[in-house]
Amino acid sequence: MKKIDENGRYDNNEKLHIATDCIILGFEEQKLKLLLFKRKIEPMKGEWSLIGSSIRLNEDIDAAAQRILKESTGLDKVFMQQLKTYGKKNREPGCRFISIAYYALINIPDHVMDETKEYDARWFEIDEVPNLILDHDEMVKDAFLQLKQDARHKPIGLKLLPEKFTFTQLQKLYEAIFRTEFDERNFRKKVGSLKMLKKLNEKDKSTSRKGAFLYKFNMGRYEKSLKLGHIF
Amino acid sequence: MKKIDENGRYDNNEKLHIATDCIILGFEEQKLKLLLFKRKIEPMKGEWSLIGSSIRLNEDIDAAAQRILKESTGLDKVFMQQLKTYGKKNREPGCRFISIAYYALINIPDHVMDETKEYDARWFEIDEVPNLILDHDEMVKDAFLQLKQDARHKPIGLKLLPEKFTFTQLQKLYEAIFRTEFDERNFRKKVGSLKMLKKLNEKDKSTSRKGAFLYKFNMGRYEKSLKLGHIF
DNA sequence: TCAAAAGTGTTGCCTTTACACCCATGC
DNA sequence: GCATGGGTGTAAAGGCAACACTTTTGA
Repeated sequence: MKKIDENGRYDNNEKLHIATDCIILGFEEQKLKLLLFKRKIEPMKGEWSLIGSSIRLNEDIDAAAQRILKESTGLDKVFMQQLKTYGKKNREPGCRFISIAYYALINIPDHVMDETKEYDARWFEIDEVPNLILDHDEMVKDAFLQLKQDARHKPIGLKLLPEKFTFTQLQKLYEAIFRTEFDERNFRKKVGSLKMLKKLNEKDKSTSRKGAFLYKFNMGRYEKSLKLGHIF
Repeated sequence: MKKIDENGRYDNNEKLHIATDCIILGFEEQKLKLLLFKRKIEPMKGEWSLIGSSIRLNEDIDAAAQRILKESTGLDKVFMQQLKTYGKKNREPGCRFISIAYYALINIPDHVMDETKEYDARWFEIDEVPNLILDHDEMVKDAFLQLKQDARHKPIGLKLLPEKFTFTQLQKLYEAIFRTEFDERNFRKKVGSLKMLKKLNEKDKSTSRKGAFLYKFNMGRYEKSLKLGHIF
């Protein structure tokens, strides 16, 4: 039976390996996208997969995820959060690998990611994500569920939108995450009432002749008091 | 620097170990409780801690958690869910250990747990939980947060309550989880409207002369349609 | 007959939903 | 002057929060 060592090469150690995999989600052109990589090693070389690597002996697991992200994309100091650990005994053929999955959120146009070229990486719209190797499909599915969950009470727009954004962009982001459409008037009214946005005296004229006001996040305001209605 | 091997004994391997720890939460006498164990090995022998153990090479991580739970308490086929993985490089002194934490939910009176005697284990009410070793305090804190989260949309009562229960018991459970009190009339109205309970033709007369009707869970009904109000 | 827990309704307020038209501008 | 996306208000319905008294029955 084939084995893979800590650097991803073949090896015969009968041991338990541990790695992290990164689910990199981005927002661009009003669409949620996932960054995938062409696998560089056998088995399954050339197939689409998440990027991952073994954890080093003297490295925090969070740091390992950040390191892998940086090595493969150049992204640094980007929002990243532990998702879940995948550890079925046969999840990786020929070798026992436990993988701690992390997910990252970025606004795609904000970042230059030259490193992705050498990795043969590509952004996929969420409806066009191909089949992935191993249990990576499950990881991606879980990441989208988690994103929906986080979107309810955390300012994920801070990570996925540019610093200044229009109301329309914000709405498209939430529509992409929840895969639905919202009434524009109700959306503006609701978001407005949360007082989490600061209106700027600038307009983005790139999408209309009239121009749309730009907003920034204001923070705070993400906790609600404990009422029955918020529980069930 | 001292090392600990996969069986928890001292050892000099310079390697990365992986374990699971179990946060065992129970409900009894209208109180949420946590099962803690007196640590049997050095260092920190005799201090209160969660129960945990290394993961075996050919064992799913979920199975490892179930095994550890069974070995230490006798609990079998009990609800258990992955919580989070803890992997700071210095979380365990003298040895690199990554721990995948799981949390279990049980109705305490439903279970006989003889094995806990040989482990020197005790249930603690949530307000009386002592300081724990390593980062176990953090794990417990995270477990309670997760429980709150789960209580919003999952029928956790199924795990924490007996099969048949009274409205009062259900309310006390939610009050314990959310650490607050609810108006009794509003609680009955709200829970009633969810249609997740089936009223039985039996009464529990153990807590009042009048007797309280018993209920069972009906399942389903835990998903809500996607409206703005459910998002923010 | 009384103590102790079980059980029940109404009202005001606020939030959510549904729905359609005018505005500003560059071309 | 017209096409394009930006921006706005109102009414009806439903959900939530606040609030106090009656019922049952065993001792």
